[in-house]
Amino acid sequence: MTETPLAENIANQLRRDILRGKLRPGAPIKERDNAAEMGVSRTPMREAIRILAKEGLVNLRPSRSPLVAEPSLKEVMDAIDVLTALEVLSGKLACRNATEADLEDIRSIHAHMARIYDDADSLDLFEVDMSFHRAIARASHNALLAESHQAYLARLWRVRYLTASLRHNRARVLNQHGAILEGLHQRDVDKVTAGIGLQLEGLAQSVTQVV
Amino acid sequence: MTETPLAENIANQLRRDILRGKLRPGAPIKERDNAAEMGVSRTPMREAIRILAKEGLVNLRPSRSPLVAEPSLKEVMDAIDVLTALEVLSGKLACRNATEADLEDIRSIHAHMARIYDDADSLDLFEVDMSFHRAIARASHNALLAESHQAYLARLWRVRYLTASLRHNRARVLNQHGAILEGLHQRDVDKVTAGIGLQLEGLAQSVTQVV
DNA sequence: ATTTTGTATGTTGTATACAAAATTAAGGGC
DNA sequence: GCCCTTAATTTTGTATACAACATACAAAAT
Repeated sequence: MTETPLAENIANQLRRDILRGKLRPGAPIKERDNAAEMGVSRTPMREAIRILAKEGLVNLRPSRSPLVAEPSLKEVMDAIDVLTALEVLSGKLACRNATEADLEDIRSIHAHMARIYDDADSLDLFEVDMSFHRAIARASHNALLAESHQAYLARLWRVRYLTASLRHNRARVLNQHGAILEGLHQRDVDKVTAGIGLQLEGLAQSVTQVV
Repeated sequence: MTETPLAENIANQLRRDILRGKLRPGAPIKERDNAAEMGVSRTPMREAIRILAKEGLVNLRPSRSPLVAEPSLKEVMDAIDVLTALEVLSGKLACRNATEADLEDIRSIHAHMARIYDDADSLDLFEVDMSFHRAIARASHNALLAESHQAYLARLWRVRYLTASLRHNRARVLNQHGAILEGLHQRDVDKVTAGIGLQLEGLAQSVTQVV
């Protein structure tokens, strides 16, 4: 999993540029230009692009410039299906394996989110929401699962970001987080998985409105 | 997803070498040596190694030689958990989305396996078994799911290969394939997911014996 | 006018050269 | 003999140079 640091940094930068919309979906990423712009050579830039390609944020075409991915509605829905399966599994395993420290971690994220939820800008709130879900995946104590889960979260970053600005979703999300947290505390698998399912169903619904 | 052809070829070659045991788990992969051996330069070899790293067959360490992965028992079990979730989802979706052609495809693979199952060598049989499961994932008509599923299958290739030689497993596997196929035909989600669950439980059990 | 082909340009693919880091080996002190 | 320090070697990280391929445009032929 560890990568060479420079390529990793470039990948992080590129990822931000893509997700924040500086690089638009469908736009070509020219190695030389982008490398020059960041003051590095093509080699690490190539590696960075490959990293993002594996994450699904970039599409590679042989001998042609890679393109920023523009997922179709179906692709987004498909990704949500997979993410749901992964997160439900996370929830199940977390009920079994989560330590008290894990729960405390999740709880504090939830508290933080509740504290800022009505006046934070959507980006900040969104970051916190992401970390809540990642914390659950971590609490499964299955590193592979956490990694795959995170990959799908990243893939859905952009649509999630777009839907996060739908203000009426906020209260619902927060309530569901509370229910999930409660379920984890009681080690109640059904409650947790139900909460996760509902939440991602909500995401799917929001997506159809935004796209 | 498309990669530059040379790197892809090298990755395929390397993957075979790893899975067949020519490159032992824990062994370092030196870019220069391996590249020279295959008659290519370091650059595409590096890319190939990165590809395998994303598949989990190779572990990258900054500024040190990459190592052929040697997954612990826990890691294998974790991977099986995730694979199960992905394959169960595949089964569910396949019940809904599989076309008649998809089912025919799966059926013919099953028939082929039944035909060769008592005298084929374990490697051939194993390849067929893999393709059966991949066909189910494809029948879900969720490309991302199929891709992730395949990635986890690849990650488990080696242990699966080792357990495939346990001859007493063969009949059980074949029967379960039959049950899954029947369930798909009847669009019976419970039957399919139960079959898949059983099968992968069996794998988990075999693994504990082999490792 | 349309299609085809040739050429020019730009971009990726591969190889190699150089720099930095890590490993190994050697040497000196205890 | 053992350990620490240090030099030599090996190996990866990065940059750059060159080759192959693709695209765009222009000119010529149908």
